[in-house]
Amino acid sequence: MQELPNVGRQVALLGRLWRTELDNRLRPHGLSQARWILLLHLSEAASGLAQLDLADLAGVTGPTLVRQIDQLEAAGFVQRREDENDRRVKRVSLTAAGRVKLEDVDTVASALRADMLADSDPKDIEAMMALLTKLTLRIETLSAPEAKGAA
Amino acid sequence: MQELPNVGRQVALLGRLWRTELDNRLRPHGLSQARWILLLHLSEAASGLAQLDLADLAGVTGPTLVRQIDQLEAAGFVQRREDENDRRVKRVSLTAAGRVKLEDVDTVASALRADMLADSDPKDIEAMMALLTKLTLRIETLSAPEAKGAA
DNA sequence: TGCTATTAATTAGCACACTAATATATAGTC
DNA sequence: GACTATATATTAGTGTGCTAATTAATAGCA
Repeated sequence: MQELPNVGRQVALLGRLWRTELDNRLRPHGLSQARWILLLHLSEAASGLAQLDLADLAGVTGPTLVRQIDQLEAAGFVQRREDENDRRVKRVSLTAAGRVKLEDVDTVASALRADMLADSDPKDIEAMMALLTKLTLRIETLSAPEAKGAA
Repeated sequence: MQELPNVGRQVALLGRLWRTELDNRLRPHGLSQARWILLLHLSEAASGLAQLDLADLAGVTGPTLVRQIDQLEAAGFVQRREDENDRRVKRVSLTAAGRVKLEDVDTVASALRADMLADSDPKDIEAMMALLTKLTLRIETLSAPEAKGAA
């Protein structure tokens, strides 16, 4: 027994602080962390994304995504189009206005990132990111609907 | 310009996954991550804590704490007592039932921790914790009401 | 003493995450 | 083709964070 540190708690706390701070900085721009991250993923996607694919990228559930897209669509930053081949799926993509907005706001997120990481060693940061990513994958498998293999 | 990694996003994501998983595991016990962490801090405190002090320890705001304490009090796990010297403050402390409950669920939180960290190097984990703590302090100063010194 | 500022707890209201349940469409199988 | 599975988006409802505003008590100072 080696007394593992309470990593989860520290991560959850920092994540919340980061989110709150970014929300505060984005508020004057009419965005939030949750909606900004969606615009970001959409801008990186080649073409329109199915909603569940976007939810996966952003790490949220379907229902959570639906309402964010509702708001982004109402604000004119994204649009929903019906998929031609599968009438269940709707493809979401950035509008021109959304693209402009994203560029506008990009500096805000970058500034916070720079503020937060200012006096930390890039090598340490990289090492932390690697472990964070590993733990993320691990906990995703923990909570995933257990694969067919068992039982 | 060195392309800083999006640490905040990764941290926020992992924190959310950890919280959700722990909530799921605690649910059968009638607790949540938010309420468990409060019991934990109360158990570590020598005597009753003022609510704002407890909020600080848990990293939440006053209003957030109030409702959690309401629920914990209703469940019989904690009690509020009026401070003798300052009639504004209420001191919160664990009840006997709360102490029992905390011991009961302690294994749940530990198990998740072990599951998550199972195949990671303790040295890497320690290094990550150190940096996470550093970044937490840093972002707290960023969002803190700026000290009187300036202006 | 009386006025102002601060502090602790609370209430009100909002944002965003989750799970569970529903409607519609597709896929697989007899 | 009809029946059952599964998949996508959605709605409904809950939990837990936040900020802003309110109430009551204390502290500091003229």
